[in-house]
Amino acid sequence: MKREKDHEKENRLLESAFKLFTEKGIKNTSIQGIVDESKVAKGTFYLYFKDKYELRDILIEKKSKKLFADALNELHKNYIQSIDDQIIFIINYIINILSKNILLLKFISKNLSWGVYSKTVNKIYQKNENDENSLYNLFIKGISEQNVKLKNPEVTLYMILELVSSTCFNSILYDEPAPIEEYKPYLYDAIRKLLHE
Amino acid sequence: MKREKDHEKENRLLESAFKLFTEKGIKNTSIQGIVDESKVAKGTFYLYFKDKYELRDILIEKKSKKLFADALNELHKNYIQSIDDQIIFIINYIINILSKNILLLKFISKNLSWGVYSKTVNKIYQKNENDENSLYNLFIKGISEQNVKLKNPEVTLYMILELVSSTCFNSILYDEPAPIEEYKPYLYDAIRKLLHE
DNA sequence: AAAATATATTGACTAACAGTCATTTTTGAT
DNA sequence: ATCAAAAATGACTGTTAGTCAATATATTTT
Repeated sequence: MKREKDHEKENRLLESAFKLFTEKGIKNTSIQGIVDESKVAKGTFYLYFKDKYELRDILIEKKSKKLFADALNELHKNYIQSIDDQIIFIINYIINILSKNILLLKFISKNLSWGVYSKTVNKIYQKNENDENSLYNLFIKGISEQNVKLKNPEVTLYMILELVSSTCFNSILYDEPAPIEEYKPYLYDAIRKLLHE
Repeated sequence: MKREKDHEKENRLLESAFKLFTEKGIKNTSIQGIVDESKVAKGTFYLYFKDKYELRDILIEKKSKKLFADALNELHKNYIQSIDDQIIFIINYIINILSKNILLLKFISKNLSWGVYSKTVNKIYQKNENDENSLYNLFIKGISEQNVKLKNPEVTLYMILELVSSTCFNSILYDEPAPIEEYKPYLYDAIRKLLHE
């Protein structure tokens, strides 16, 4: 039987690229630079990626997925009753991680376009996967089980996620519309408003 | 006296670039291609723009500003009393324009990153300019004059704008979270919730 | 365990491109 | 008409992306 592929070179390329992208930006990072850092040949790059931009998108997806997976994992260690509080717990967790990892935050916010973002969100959400514990199922189940009455829970959830991601980046990086610790209560307030008629 | 600079070549470069960007994407558009289309020399490009990406950002800002200016202009032709309805009027106007101009919408959504976006929003907003009729002043004045009581109107306004832009693009282009006409009532509902305690 | 086949990796090569700058053209003031 | 400042030019150079024939490694067959 064929040995399981270990993606060793592919992973080295991903991590070298992340290092260079965060250090000097995507525009100033050449593919030659990435393969040198990874100690592989130029041609190997093109076995795994179409170009620099596909690699960028894969990196953003990978790093974002990990953020949400960690948050979800942490949520399950705590017993939190209401769906409002569960959602806020996850958002709060991610804000704290990103605040401590500005390089990652800058990388995502500088390079993520809306086109790629919507695909990424769907993958994080895992809307169409039958994992009971996907972010999507957790929230939709929570909303339907609890005394939350919404005309369209799915749309509400979507709006909350979008509101959070588009405002928190600026709040952490540029203190707009307010420094993150000051902004948090307004944000959590808004989330509660959206979750109730 | 020196004749007013007419920016003729600069404008030709901007419009040629927009044409090529929307036709074949930024990655497949070369600077040589842009200057050929504009009938100017290569060097001229660098008199006006640092590189392809600065040109892209200027284009996005210009096109977005025009959208909001048109919307504001249209708003003033109507008498609309409440601030809720004014905000919804403007958003509705912009959604309608973008729905009819998918090329422009795709260009903005594919190429606008959060980093650039926050700067663009501030310029559209005109937060720090003393134009009575800037979007910012219109809303802040409206909110304070009417019976809208908000802990922090500025933050609320910011959240509304971010919520709208991040969700409408996907709704128009990909029917996510719902086709735009179906999504509109949920969005306007959310805006009203955010505007009231 | 040697040969045969399939798969992964290499890096020298080419065509395309970004960005520069010495030269030329245009403009507007005198 | 003369001149100086500003705008525009495009040939040139160094860099880079992406290709592909050649080579190395792994797997299967005999």
